Amino acid sequence: MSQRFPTSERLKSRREIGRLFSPGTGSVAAYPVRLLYRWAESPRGDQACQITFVVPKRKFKRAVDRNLLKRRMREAYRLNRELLLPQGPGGQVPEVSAGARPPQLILLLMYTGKEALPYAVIERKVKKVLTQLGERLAAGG
RNA sequence: UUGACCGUCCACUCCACCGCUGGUCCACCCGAUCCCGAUCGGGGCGGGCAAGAGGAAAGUCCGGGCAACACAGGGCACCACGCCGGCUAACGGCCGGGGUCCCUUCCCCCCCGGGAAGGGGCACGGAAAGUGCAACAGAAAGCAAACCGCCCCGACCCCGCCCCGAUAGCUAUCGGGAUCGGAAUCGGGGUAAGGGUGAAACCGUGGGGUAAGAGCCCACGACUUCCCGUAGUAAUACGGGAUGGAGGUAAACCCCGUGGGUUGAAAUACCAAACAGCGUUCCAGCCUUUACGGAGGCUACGGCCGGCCCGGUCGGAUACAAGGAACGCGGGUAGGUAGAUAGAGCCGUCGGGCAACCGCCGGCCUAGAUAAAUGGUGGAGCGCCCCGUCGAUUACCGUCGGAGGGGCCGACAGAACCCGGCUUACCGGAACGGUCAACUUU
RNA sequence: GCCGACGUAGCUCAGGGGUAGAGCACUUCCAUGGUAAGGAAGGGGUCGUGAGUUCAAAUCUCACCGUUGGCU
Repeated sequence: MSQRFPTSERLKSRREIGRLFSPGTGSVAAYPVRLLYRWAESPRGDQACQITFVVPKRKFKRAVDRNLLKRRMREAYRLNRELLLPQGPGGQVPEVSAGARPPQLILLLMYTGKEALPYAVIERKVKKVLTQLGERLAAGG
């Protein structure tokens, strides 16, 4: 599948991001990352999935460090999306019945570690998290 | 030549693949308009092209632009700034000059004191407008006062000297007297030299003067304020004259001068789904008749009976009512657009200026994101650190050089409306210019 | 992005130019058969860091560092 990662697959609504931090959100964690997921309330675009990346300012005070970690997480997601979306980002999320409006999955990938880890470690953990979420959705979660 | 400092420039480099952001060109899809292939618009996707973080993007400490609101003028209050001149859009910034303090070196033989050169610091208006403050120590902390001391006067008493008288033999003792000298105590006064505290004690040295002393007077020197002259745009410096005796603190209140309206892009302007609200219109058609306003009928349809259908009944293009659709309205949410990237812009030649900087001409377009774009992987090189090894040198430590291995080694750090500064962080490198020092050669 | 506030003993806070304090906590002693309460004594401080003003700075000024609050 394509390894492109256009802006339309990024989660940009402040409202949806805020909802991700309220009750009812599922999460999968593998240190040093944690993946929050939820169904979108008002989907934007026709992508099956939108994602955003978060690094807390409390743990990384320099903007350079936060940018670097977000880039590493974003790169890991870009290269390993098919673990979660085997049919590609434009298709349907598996095991979801087709309604009038297909539901949209919104994701938030948070960096919970205290130190900046190299890309290889982050990619391994992101793979793990995406695999777990894919299994959970396939089981009807 | 070497070293130190300052200014200027750079901010690991290259290749391949996969990606990101805005722009532009091409192709396809979608929508609108004219109308049957064109125009316009926006979006998606694919491809091509060139571009894509900083010197501090940081802290948000100053100054502006820009925007909204407020505003007749003036004053008070509050805040900021403060040697002089210049630069600038402006500044608390920069440049040049002055003053002052500190450091280094040298000189006046040494000390003291002073001078010269170089470097560095300075929120450097006013303490002679007023109010306040100064712990402890000290006599006293601010304009005069007086603890010790010094000096004068008085009282009291003692001693010495002197005189007289008495007693014992001139000497000695006792009594009396009083000028003088001395000592202690008390009282009154003068003094500000000395004490010795303190961060700080009323100009320093010498002389005169005096009861003792004192800028009380004089000489020299230092200083304050004012005036004059010379140099300078000025701050100021030098010289002369007058004036005096005046401590510190204004990053204490304050006085003087200058400046400041307030709030900040989350400012502001525009477009505008959905839901809800309000308003208007419509919710068929057909037949007959007509004075063209209507009237009657059929049907669609609706209400009621009924679990539902059939059926019955009522109403019938209008209705008790409810709903729907279209259009419009205001507010303006989600969202979007502008603000927002061509500017106090950058580069270069020349010219002006000691410089900051300015001017002419020529050339260039150089990030515009919005949960927020520069990343990932692989390879090569460069630099740094560590490891052991080989060689050169050396008495050793070590230094230099070669090949090799290993480094979650590659400074500080990420634009968020834009500029000018300041401050703070920082591995290093390039070559040029300047200043200073040392050495060598001529 | 913008605008404020705060930093003093282990904790909570006073002190706003003149020898760093209070309450709680801690240590020792008294008292009790013992503990708590009570009483007495004591220890404990780079006053966030660095400069500057001043004779003198926790205090005034400036610059940094950290914590925290507000504005959509």
